[in-house]
This record gives sequence, C-alpha cells and structure tokens, in this order.
Amino acid sequence: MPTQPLTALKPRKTPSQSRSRVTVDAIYEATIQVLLSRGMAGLTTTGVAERAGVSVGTMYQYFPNKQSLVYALNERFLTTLAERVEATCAQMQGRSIAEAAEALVDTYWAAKTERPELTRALYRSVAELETDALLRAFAARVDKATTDMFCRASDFRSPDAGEVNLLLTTVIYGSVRNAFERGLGQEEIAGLKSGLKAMCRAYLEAVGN
Amino acid sequence: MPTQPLTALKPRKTPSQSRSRVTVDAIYEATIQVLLSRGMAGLTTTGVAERAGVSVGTMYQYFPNKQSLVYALNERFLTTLAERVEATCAQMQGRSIAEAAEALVDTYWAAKTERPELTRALYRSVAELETDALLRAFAARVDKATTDMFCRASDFRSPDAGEVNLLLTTVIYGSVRNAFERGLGQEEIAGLKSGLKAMCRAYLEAVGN
Amino acid sequence: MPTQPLTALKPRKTPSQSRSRVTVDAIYEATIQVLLSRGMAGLTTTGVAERAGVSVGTMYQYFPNKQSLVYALNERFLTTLAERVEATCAQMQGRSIAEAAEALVDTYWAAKTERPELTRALYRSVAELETDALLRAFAARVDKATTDMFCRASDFRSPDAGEVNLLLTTVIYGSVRNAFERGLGQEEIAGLKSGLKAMCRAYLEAVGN
Amino acid sequence: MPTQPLTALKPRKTPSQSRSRVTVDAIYEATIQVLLSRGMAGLTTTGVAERAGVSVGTMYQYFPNKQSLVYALNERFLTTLAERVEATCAQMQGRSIAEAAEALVDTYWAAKTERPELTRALYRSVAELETDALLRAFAARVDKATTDMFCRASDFRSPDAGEVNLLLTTVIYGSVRNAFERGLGQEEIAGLKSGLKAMCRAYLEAVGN
DNA sequence: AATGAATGAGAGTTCATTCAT
DNA sequence: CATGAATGAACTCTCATTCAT
Repeated sequence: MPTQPLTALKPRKTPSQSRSRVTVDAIYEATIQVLLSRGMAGLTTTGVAERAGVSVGTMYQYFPNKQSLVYALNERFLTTLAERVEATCAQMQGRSIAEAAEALVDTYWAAKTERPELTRALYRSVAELETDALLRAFAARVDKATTDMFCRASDFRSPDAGEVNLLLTTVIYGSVRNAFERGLGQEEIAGLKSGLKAMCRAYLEAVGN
Repeated sequence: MPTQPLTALKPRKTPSQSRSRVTVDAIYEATIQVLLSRGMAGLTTTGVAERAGVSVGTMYQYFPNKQSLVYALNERFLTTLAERVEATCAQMQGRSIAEAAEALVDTYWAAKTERPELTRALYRSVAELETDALLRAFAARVDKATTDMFCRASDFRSPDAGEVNLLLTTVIYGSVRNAFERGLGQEEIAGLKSGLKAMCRAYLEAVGN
Repeated sequence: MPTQPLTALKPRKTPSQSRSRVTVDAIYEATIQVLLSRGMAGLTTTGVAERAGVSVGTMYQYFPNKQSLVYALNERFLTTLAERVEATCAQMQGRSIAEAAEALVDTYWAAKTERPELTRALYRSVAELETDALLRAFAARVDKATTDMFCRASDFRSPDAGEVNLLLTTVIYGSVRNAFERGLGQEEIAGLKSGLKAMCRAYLEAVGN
Repeated sequence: MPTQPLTALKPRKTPSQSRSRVTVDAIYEATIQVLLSRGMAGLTTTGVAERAGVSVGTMYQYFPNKQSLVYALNERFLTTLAERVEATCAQMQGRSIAEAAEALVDTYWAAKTERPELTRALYRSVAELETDALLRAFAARVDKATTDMFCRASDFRSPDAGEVNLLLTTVIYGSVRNAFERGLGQEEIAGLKSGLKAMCRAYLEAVGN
C-alpha cells in the first residue's frame, strides 16, 4: 500500500464565501448519505455529487479526490470527538480517577451512539483509507487530555500516569467498538456500560487508587 | 449495501482430490500474500491467480467470486480461533472465573498476535465484506463456549452467566483489537495484557466471585 | 479534423485602451511561459489565466477559445519573422543571388535561434492547431518577398524565379527546422550553417548564376 | 513535461499466438485510420478500439496506454524507414558520394511519399509524444549507415565524414519535411527533388569530391 | 468590465467475470 | 479440467466554457 501524501486528502479550498460553504456542507452530508445507504464499496464520486445536487466538477473543486471525501468525514467526526473528550477532561479536573474514568466512558459512548449508523460506517471506512496519520494524531491529542486528567486526579498516586491511561483508554475505546459490532439491544448496552464502569472502578481500587 | 446470498461466498467445491487441495491452498496463501503486500484495494483476482500460479479460470472453479476469497480467509481464521478458544474453555473447566478469564485473554491475544499483519489485514478486510453473518456465527459459537466455561467455574454464583460473559468477552476482544490499532511496542503490550487481566480479576472479586 | 472558421481563432477585440493592451500582453506572455514549462498538453486555460494574473472570464473576453491563444502566438511570431525576412529582402535588392541566399539563411536562422525553446514549442504547437491557413498565408507573404529579391538580383537570369525560390526556401527552411530537431552543439550548428550557405552558392554557380 | 519511462510506451505483450497477432494488427491499422480521419486530438482509446473491432479491454492488454498506440506506429514507421535507408546504403557501397546522396534523396523521398497522409499524421503526432528517445535512436542508426556509405564512397577524401554526413542528411531530411508541409503539386515536387539532387552534386563538386 | 464557481460531456483506464479453445 | 484472451460496464477525474454576481 503506497502511502499518499497527506496533502492529497485535504480539501482543496477552504470555502469562505457563503455559497461555497453551502456546497461543501451539501457534499459532506451527501457523502454520509451514500455511505449509509450504499456502503463504502458503493460510494462513487458521481453518486455523491448527484446526492449533493452539484456537478462532479464542482465537487472536485473542493475535494481533490474520492478518498478526501471520507477522509474529511473522519476528520470532522474525530475532531468533534476529541473536543468532547477534552471538555470532559477539563470538567473532571480534581475529581477521583474512578469518577474520571466513568465520565470518559459516558462521553465516549454518547458520542459514538449519537449517530450509530454513521459511527459504524466510519469505523468501516477507516479500513480502506490512509487514515493512520489522522488516527494517530487523534489518539495523541486525546491521550494528552486524558493523561492530564488522570494525573491531576485527587487520588492519583500511580508512578506512571501513561500506563494507567493506556490501559483505561484501550479498554474503554475497544469495548465501545466491540459493543458496536455486536448488534446489541438497549438493555444489554446499558448492562455493558455499567459493567465497564464497574470494572474500571474495581481495578483502580485494587491498585490503590 | 445489498445483502448477498451467503452461498455466493462459499467455495464452489470441496476439494476432495489431492491436486485440488493443493490448488486451493495455493490460492489461500496467495490471497494472504497479496492482501499483505498490496492491501485490500490492491487485491485483484488476476493478481491472486498469478501469485498462486494458476489461471483465473481455475481460480473461479474453486471460488465463485472475488469476495469469496477473502471470505474464505476470514472463515478459516475464525474457525481456528474458535477452536482455540473452545480448547481453552474445555481445559479451564472447574477453575475459578478469574483464572478462566485470564486464560481467555492469553489465548485470544496469542491467536491474534501470531501473524499480526494478517490479523490487521483481516480486521480491515471485514469492513468491505458481507461478513456480518459469519461474524455472528463465530460470536455465537465462541460465546457458547465461554459462557459454559464461566457457568461451570468453581466459584460461579452470578445469577446471569450471559451478562458476565458479555462483559468480559466484549472487554477482552475489544481491548485486543484496540491494542492492535495503536502501534505499540513489546513492553507496552505486556503491560496492557497484564493490566487487562488485573482488571478482570478486580472486577470479579468486587462482584463477589 | 473539422475545419474551424478562421474567425474563431482571432482575438476577440483589438485592444485599443491601454489597460486592455497590458492584459492581452500578459496573457500572451503567460501562454509562452506555460507552453515552455508544461508543454502543449499541459496548457490549460485556467493555467494561463492564473499565470497572467487575470481571471478566466477576462481571458475569454480577449481570446474566444483555447486554440486562439496558441494561434495568436504563432501569428505574432510568424509576422515578426515575415517582417524580418522582408527587411532582409529589401536590403539585398540588387545584390547577387548567392549573397541574397546567404543573407536569407542568416536572417531565418537568427530569428529561429533567438528564443530556441519558444521556437521548438511553436513548431510543436502547430501540429495540434488548424494553422494551415496561417502558415499558407505566411508562406505566400514570405515567398513573395524572396522571389522578388531573387528576381531583382544583379545576376538573375533563370527563366523561372519561382522555381529557384521554391528550391532555395524549401532547403533553407527545412534545414533549419531539422537542425533544431537534432540536439546540436554550437560547433556543429556553425558548420551546418556555413555548409548550407556553401551548398546554395555551389548550386547557383552550377546552374549559371 | 515529465519524462515518462520508456517502458510505459512499449506494447504489453508480444503477440505470439495468431489470434493475438490479428488483434494487434487490427489495432495498429485502426490507429492509423482514426489518426487520419480525426487527427491527433480526435484520437481516443474507445475510438480506436471500436474501429479495430475489439473492446477497450482487449486493446489495453496489448497497449498499456493511449500514447503507446502512436508510439508504436512511429516505431514501426521509423524502423521500416531505417531499414530502407540501410538497404540503400549497402547498395551504394563504392559509388561516388554524389550518387550516394542522390540515392538517399530518392529512398527517403519515396518512403515518405508512399502514404503521404500517414507521413503527415506521424510528423504531427510526434509533437505530442515523448518520442525524443525514439527519434534519437532512429537518427543514430540512420546516421551510422549513411556516414558509412559516404566514408566508403569511391571519391571520398573529406577529412571529416561526420560533417559531410550531417550537412547532407540535415538538408535532405529537412527539405523533404518542408516540401510536405507546403501543399505541392506533382510538378513542383519533381522539380524540387531534382533541384535538391543538383544542389548536393554541386556542393560536393565544389568541395572537391 | 471582471470574476471565478459551476458545469458536465467525455476522456483514459481497470478489473471481475466469462467461455471458446 | 485448465487456460487466458476477450469483454465492457463502471469508475475517477479533467478542463474548456459559461454566466450570475
């Protein structure tokens, strides 16, 4: 898989005029629609343009290639997610680690659950993209926020904040994803979520926090 | 995403003759090679046939279409994985839940780590396939085994084995996948694995097992 | 190749105002720049407009279509070339045919060599254009001048001036072009030029001039 | 203009089977037809395939891209031309330089005039191709043959055969091309040809051959 | 008069699949 | 049975040209 230069995935022009803004938003939304209705394999440039009500040419003025469409979607989604996590982290400053962890579970879960179909589609879309860099950047950003939160927790005394952070975030993010992949009902989801929190709590108590 | 009839993904004939067996195996291996070297997008039928040293026509004798190649790969991999998990479950009969959980972590982790690149490739390949049914079948099979194991654990007293099982397996499988997605070093992986075990243990103790 | 009406290749308006003149000149120059840097295939209307620092719309005010850009370039170049040849012809009135021929070699060669890259680019551009009419007009104009010059040469006694003219000009123009197509060094070029002159002289002497 | 690797212009497979041979020949001929009827700009891959009576896919099995079609045409033509020149050179061994030069004029002229429209089309096609290498190779090959011929001429005494060769070939090849570009009648062509020969003869006599 | 966003026909190219040999 | 040449629908992307602002 040849690695593409990142620039090739970035939108071509930042829409400053209002007309452009509308166009770009329409394309974003159309990409989501097509992704949901026809899946990643059925996502064609003409299909997206048609759904967006613009010509292919117009679309290509804002997105240099097909990949950039999905890339932009992921970028948007991840940015929002990161902001939410950061907000939670800021809010949880000085609380106990357990409380912080539980809040993280809630925030992450909520963000992913808001548009479950989109979440699922994006999870899948990632597989075909050169999104490694994007994901890594996102992970770094979020890790920084959560590590900070854990460090400044009222009861923090672990020698290595990074280790705690890695464990908790891996378990939380991974569990959320896996929960998504099983087709679970409301009740099961609720049980899973509280179970996950309980696990985090129990672990932190056990290691002395 | 139009759902395809499952039969279209199954190999066309079960190779009984030894020559066929060799051919099919070559195709399997070639699919893996191409998947690893060129990624899912670079996986072409002619490419696989070439690598396998057979003609496209011959390949189509055994695999009805392109998807079936990757489908078969996943099926093989998941079957092996299921067998391993079942073996572990059988072996852990009568031990404590915590021990069982830890053994599950070890088995699952080991299976996924054996050919990390292939694991990664298959994780990704799933996104583009109609593998939901396959995955569900795998999940059901494995869940049965683990639930059984937990039920018959020496210290089992939870009213709902399914709930415990869902939580533990979701956390374990999810964490492993997430660990895979971060590019971690040996040391971090080791820490993560023992941390995951500790979490399971702590949780089980906390809920009275 | 459908023949286009010649009018479609002419600049739309003769720029009388000074601002327009500047704009048109900028476009001319930009066309050259792009032609040299990206070749005929890389010559796009937006590319030229950008380089010229004007909008596509403005460009289309002065040039009705893409072809007209290159057409105009050729026209300019050929006009200048014709003027130079005419000047030489005027200057050589009354001299011997051999001297006239040599002067023609010098003038033509110098004109083509002044901006060799541009010459090369224009030679190539012609292939893709409906420039036959333009070239014919140029040829007629120049032939008239040179035929005149030969007719009025001090030692002219050939029965058919047109024939002599056709031979000499064909050989001269053709040789210059061919010399351009081989990638020759300074020394070879000098040798070629003096050789060409010698040929003309020898021929004229041999036929009695 | 980025230089392309030469390999990209070479036919993909050498047709060994007779069916393939027919196909490839049909494509060659179709390329010529389209080139003549619609010009270089009107040469499309689908157009050629259609004219050849094959599918685009088939065409792409033998020619890796559009350029390679025209490239192959030029290659064929130039090879034939080179062979003819070489044959003439072999035949003219030991004759006088003047006779050799005249024979060269005849051969070259005849080869170019055989299919005048094709010659014209190929002259033009060259402009848009990365044929520099091809042309250089052809020039080197032909120059070698003609230089040899001149060296071994019965009356050869010039100190530098290369110089004589360069002059004569440049004048001959250039004149032929220029003659092609003017739309000349039979009579003028005949006059031009004999004039060109006379020039060569006169020159050689003048310099002592 | 100038702008440049929008257009969309149409280009080149790929590749899963078939079927005559 | 095996082969691999042939197919052609479908895809991505370009760019000359227009016209509302």
